[in-house]
Amino acid sequence: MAKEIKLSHSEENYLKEIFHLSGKERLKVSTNALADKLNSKASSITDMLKKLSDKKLISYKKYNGCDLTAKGESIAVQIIRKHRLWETFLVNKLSFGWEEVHDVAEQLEHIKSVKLINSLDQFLNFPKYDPHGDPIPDKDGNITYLKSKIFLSESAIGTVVQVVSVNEDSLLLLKYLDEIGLGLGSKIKVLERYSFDESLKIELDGKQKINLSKKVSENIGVHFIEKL
Amino acid sequence: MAKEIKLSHSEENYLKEIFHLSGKERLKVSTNALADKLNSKASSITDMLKKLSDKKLISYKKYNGCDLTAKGESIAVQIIRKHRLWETFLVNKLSFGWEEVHDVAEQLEHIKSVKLINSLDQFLNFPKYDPHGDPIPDKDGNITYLKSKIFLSESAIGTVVQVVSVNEDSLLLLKYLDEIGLGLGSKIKVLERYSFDESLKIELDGKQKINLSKKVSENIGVHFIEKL
DNA sequence: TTTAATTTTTAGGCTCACCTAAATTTATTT
DNA sequence: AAATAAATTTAGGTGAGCCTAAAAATTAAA
Repeated sequence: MAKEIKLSHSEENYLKEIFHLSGKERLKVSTNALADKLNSKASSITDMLKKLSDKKLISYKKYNGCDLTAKGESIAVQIIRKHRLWETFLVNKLSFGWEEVHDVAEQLEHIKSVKLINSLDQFLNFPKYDPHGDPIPDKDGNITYLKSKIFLSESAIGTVVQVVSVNEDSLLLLKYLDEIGLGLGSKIKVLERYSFDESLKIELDGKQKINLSKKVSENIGVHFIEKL
Repeated sequence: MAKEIKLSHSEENYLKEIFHLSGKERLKVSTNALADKLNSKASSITDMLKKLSDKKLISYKKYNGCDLTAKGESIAVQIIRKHRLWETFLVNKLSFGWEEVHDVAEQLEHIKSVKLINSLDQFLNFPKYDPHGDPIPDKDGNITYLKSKIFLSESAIGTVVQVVSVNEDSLLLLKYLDEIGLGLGSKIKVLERYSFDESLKIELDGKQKINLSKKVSENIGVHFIEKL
């Protein structure tokens, strides 16, 4: 049986953030990048990186960034699983809006009980994606990424795409998207890209034409649907 | 609107425990009693009592025990509300056994979100009692105690009583009760009390006759039903 | 390639929530 | 009421996880 590892909330948050920052390409994560995301100072990060390294959850060499070991990664993935299952619970069962769930899920993801999370998974009918379109890792940590997902910011002019995910990190972004009526499943025709600021002109669900800043469009995941 | 008060898990645990120990009679709670329940040393308790007193959550005079202020009590009750709602969720929705829920609920009770707990309450259909028969405080902190509840240990010989609550603190007790088939709603005929150790001979649901130690019988809440 | 800017680490401190050991107060016996 | 026991508090210390300020390593620019 798997060794029981008890980590603090803080340690778990580090692992999760390293996982996210290192991306699908499993790049090394820098101290400053972590400090940024975790809202703390670089010196604090260094402290914790040493500790996590001692525990063999990351590999870390001074001045050279860090990345997760197999053990660290599997823990990170379990935390992400919990986060996304709880978000799904909040939206599907307790009627939260997708913009309200992040903060609560950040707390719930640290609850320690394997039985709880697997029962919740079952209760929710083994959902594959969370309310923001992100994949939910299964019990064994397998993640089925949306294969052909790209960001709206990368979509070619003249194509029609469909929204499959939205970065959940920013409350303000989610509220804004709600306001303009853009959500998972929305169909977007990419009309024009202004090279000055890389903002986009789009047509949303065959109705309104709107402009989206780069900052917005690079947080929206889409699937290609058709060429105009 | 109510002032937002952010307490640590530890502070919340102290308030909750003071509430429980002080009982319906709102007695003063001693340092040692707290040390016992919270598995820490008396000196640690003193430290924390000072802090809670500074925050006006308890009243505390040296060498004289403590009790909750109105503010402290209302926070304690909200934590108990959360604890019991989560237990109800685990049993009713995720099919946990009543002996499995305590530890998980101890974690869940510290999740901070008013919206979450009120939505959960609604989702569960505003339950009045938790899986152990304890009353769930409502949104405003009102608790409707089971009026005529006494403990099995106090029941007169020759009466028939019905189980309405079981102390949830001990995993071993709950497992034992499961084993002998004693649960909420069980009907018990009190046959004899042995003065040597105050153990009881009972008849359970008109079937088996068993002996229960005082330690067991004083953790079982019952209603009087009829005189033999 | 030497200087300047940036990133990261070290050194030393802080608070929280705990601890042990010793001192003090209160309660109980005799 | 004095002596003893028990309960409680004080004093001083610990590790976790953060901080600031200064030093060191790396990277970028002149």
